[in-house]
Amino acid sequence: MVAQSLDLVHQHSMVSTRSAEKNLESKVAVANGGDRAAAGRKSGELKGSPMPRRSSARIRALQKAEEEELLARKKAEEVEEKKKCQDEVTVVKGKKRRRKSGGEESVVAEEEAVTSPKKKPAACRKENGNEEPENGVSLAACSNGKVEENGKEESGNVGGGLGEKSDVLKVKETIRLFNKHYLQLVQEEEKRCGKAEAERKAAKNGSKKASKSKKGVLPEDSKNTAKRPDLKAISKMMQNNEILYPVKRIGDIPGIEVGYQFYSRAEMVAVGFHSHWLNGIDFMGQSYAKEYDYELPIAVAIVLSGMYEDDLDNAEEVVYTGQGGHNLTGDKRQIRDQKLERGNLALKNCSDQGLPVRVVRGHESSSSYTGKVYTYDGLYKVVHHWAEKGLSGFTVYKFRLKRLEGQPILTTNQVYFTNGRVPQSLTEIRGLVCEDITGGEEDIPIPVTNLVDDPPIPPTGFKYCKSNKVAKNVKLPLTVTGCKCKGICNDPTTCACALRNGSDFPYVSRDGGRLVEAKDIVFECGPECGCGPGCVNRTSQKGLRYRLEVFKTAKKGWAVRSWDFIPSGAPVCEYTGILGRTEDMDSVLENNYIFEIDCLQTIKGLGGRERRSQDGEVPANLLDKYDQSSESMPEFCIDAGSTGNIARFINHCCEPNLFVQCVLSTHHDLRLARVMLFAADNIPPLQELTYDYGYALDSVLDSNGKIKQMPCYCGASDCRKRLF
DNA sequence: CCAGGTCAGGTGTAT
DNA sequence: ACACCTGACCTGGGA
Repeated sequence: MVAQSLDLVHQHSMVSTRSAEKNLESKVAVANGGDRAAAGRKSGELKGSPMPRRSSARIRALQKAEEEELLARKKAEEVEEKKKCQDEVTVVKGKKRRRKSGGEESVVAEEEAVTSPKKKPAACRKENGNEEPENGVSLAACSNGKVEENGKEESGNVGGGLGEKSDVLKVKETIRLFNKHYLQLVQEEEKRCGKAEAERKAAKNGSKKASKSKKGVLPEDSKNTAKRPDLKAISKMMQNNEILYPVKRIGDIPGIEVGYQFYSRAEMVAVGFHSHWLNGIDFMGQSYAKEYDYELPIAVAIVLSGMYEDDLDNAEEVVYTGQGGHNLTGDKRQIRDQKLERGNLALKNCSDQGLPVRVVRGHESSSSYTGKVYTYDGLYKVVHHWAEKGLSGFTVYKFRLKRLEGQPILTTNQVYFTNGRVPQSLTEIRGLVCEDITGGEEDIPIPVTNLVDDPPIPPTGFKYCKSNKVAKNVKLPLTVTGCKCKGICNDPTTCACALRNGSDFPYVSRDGGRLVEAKDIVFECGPECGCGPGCVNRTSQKGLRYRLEVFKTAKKGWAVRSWDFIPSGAPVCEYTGILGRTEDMDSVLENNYIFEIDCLQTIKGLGGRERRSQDGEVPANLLDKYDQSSESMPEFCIDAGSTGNIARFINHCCEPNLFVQCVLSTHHDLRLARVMLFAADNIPPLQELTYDYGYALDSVLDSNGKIKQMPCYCGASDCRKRLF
């Protein structure tokens, strides 16, 4: 019990004394108990205190984050929102809330119409947060986190005032939007290619085996390969007016701090940081003559990617080769003289007029889905320029750039981006206290490190279990019949499982399966399906894919990070434990590892989460079989207190990089859906993995009906300061 | 198997 | 009309 309560502490990111926390916890548990008693009496009518438990409220917070984002986007005046906070609190307590997805949802106009009456939480959060005193703390925590020991939070959000936070969030949202378009376009391409394949098969009628090898069919269809979904995604964003900063700017871009890492050139375009996905030099042409008095063109941003043979990079000082005369192929050769025009002229003008240029460095890196990372290294000034004969004997223009002073220090890490300090073997791991906490259950071992405690101790008091254990009084529904596909499912028009998902597979095959966007519910193929284990529609069933590590933090107890890059939409892990009845769980005081399966409530719009997909996505007959009582609150939950997997170590964060997704595969009972955690963003190695526990502020009441509060120390730049 | 080669791809800018 | 050079696939040489 003692060990367990120690474990508990980390889960809620608490910093104060343990005994205090423990007290708090028990009170909360009591509140839960009271609530449950009410429900147990014969629920349906939802009396007693409103639902304090974790999962039911989980995504509310995300919703708030998104709404805040929306708000910030539409209006700058957040301050006046404060007053409305009270109303929101009432709304929350009245338990009728809408949820926003784990971040995959776009911030589109129509969304606003739906949620606009409830845009207050943004301000609500601020007010409740009591910024002044706590902000300092969180900043400190934040920079601590940035020192990589705790896994860094987000390269771009180091310190900063209020306005800056929302800028960081804007950037984050824009990148998420980009990723969403990207995955949707990947899906389109995969579909198209699959169709082309099928047609070719049909054309060849009998000879199936021939079509299996790509070579045999290539000459016919050049469209066999996917076409730059990244470029398509930014085109789409331009059409939709979703580029964050569509007008070029001189100097820093709000929300992009020095050290910020882009994972592709297209991401820079999406943000408006660099408006070409191809050009090295982004400059303002004559069209900017009305706004600026400078001699145009002027350069605003350049990308150093080692493409030019004559480049020289000494970190603080760079010699950049102008554009032109390049043979445009992979061998990086100059084949012509460069001229003082376009980008070259723009850099010269910057030099003459003393204007700063944003510098981005491209690096080879395994920590990116493209194998490349682009780091913003700050503002530089062009101190000198000249023309000379380059290595290949042609005239090249050279620009000596010097980094402006007063900017964050360039670390070697940023200049020569490597995998951080990811250990290559067990012997390299510092503070190792357990080689594999899974005890061999998972395909990939999960080491545990502890550089905080003295002596270092591993986590105790639980048993690792990679899949759910079903409590005695819970009966899993019968296995449903599956699809008739053979081998792998690839035709969404015939695969029964795809049809349940709204006539599409929820996943793309790329990178071993990525969820295109957060959905109310994902139907995967199951044991009765005709397809094999390699089917993309079994993405969440394939076990761990990334090398995870449990590590001890100074303030938040245990935490989890990955040594590998995790692309957005990739499955990270399931949340497992004992699958039991919510009412039984509540009798276990102080158990803080309970995850309610609130999928049904979400879909019905009754719980804390907001709908993710459009109406009609979930087959109506699926919802019919549940009676009123099961709607009012989650009937089942997962208790990872004594038995669980890696997910039980993942901390809460108000600005998380994972989101929760319910998945059905063997049966179709929403109340017993599996709970999966997916990457909401592209996650670089060693960044702590977090998801939003989703308590709504002021939704937790103690036994006297008074609002309970618990501080949050996640350290995110827009932390709500309270877990509930 | 990996390194190097190949080529399509979309926008801004100048002609 | 064209420069811009990335990203992902393809190919061929080495292990």
